[in-house]
Amino acid sequence: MPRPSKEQVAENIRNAVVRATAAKGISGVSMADVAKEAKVSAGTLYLHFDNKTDMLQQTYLHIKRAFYASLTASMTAATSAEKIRQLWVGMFAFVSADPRGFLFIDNTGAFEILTAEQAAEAQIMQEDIRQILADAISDGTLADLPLDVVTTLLTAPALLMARSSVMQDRTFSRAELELTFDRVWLSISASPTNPH
Amino acid sequence: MPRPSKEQVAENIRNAVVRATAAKGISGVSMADVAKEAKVSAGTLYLHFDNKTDMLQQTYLHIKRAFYASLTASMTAATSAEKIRQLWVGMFAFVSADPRGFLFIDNTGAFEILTAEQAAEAQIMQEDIRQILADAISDGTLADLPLDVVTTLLTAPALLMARSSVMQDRTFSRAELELTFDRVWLSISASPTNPH
DNA sequence: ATTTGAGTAATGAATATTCATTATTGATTC
DNA sequence: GAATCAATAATGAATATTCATTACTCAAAT
Repeated sequence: MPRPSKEQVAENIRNAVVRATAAKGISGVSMADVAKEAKVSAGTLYLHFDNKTDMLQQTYLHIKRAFYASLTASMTAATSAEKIRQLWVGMFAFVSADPRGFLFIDNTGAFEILTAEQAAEAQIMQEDIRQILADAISDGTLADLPLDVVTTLLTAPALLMARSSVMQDRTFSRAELELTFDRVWLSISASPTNPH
Repeated sequence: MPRPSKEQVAENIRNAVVRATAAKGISGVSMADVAKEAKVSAGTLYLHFDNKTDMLQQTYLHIKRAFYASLTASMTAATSAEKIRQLWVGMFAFVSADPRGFLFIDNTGAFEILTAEQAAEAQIMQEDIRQILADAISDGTLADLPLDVVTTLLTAPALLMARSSVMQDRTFSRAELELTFDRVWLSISASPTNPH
């Protein structure tokens, strides 16, 4: 049986970081916690990451990039309404595939663990999404709300669903996602009609 | 009973560094070794030094400065011969007072533990002494020997005596020092007569 | 004289990290 | 196929460092 590849080991560790951090918190998690969760020795963590901070940073960035990729996976839409719908679909695809990862980046975002360079990268990803929402407000698709409010309304259900996924090990049907999106759409659209 | 002053604690630690390093070597000594020798906790070491390297550096520099001060304590001599004699007296005063410290700086000198800035300071101290010896060669007091040879001839007895002091817990009489200096003087002077 | 409380220092358990040793894999040789 | 060996990765004991807690001192208040 061949050894797991270096990337497989790294992924195992990243998943362990996410799980251990969920249990202990970003401030409370130790290298020993992660090593135990990953079923490797603590010394092995240092073969993959420079130090504890690097491990947390790289894990965050890896998941953030995957999240962003999911959000923008097929951004082929022409109208703002359809773009926002695709964002929503992409977001929930990610939440379904990696609810723990989603919670990790959400919880970790409030802590300043990133270097300036890394923070700039995360900011650029964020700006793309905000631009789509800002355009939708400008062109009259969305109601004239502050961007942060719109973001909250779109994201909050994802957060709740991710938590349900993890705590109760449940998944959401396509119908549930559609219904939820419809209700959210009512809350953010300039003219509250069904987007499809 | 008042607490020992911060300087007293620092000195205790420095002495412990010297003793522990004599036993384990500069590469082999650990913080736990030093803490045990000093009869303090390992955490206490970090109240006085930034880290292990800093502790070694500061200890080295402290002893080196004391050594230099001893060498140049009363540099009032007019002639080169008398200057060299005063160096010798100062060196042995130091060896008598702190044989372990002398061995520590001698042993540690070969390891590159100093920062560039600290090394420059040590170099300046060294240069002063070398200048006195170079002057003595120039003015015909000393034989025309390479400086390093002169330094070795002057220093080697001190090294041996420091070792005897520590290993056999013995001290050297003034007569022994005088006799030794007379023999060394014969080996380095331009005209081998007694300097006094 | 006694008590109180603030400030400082020391501790040692916990945590981060290192590194000599061990384990494993795959390529090569027989 | 078995044996050997070099390269690589993982281990876990040892070591460096941190930090919450405890201990201690001394000045001020009573």
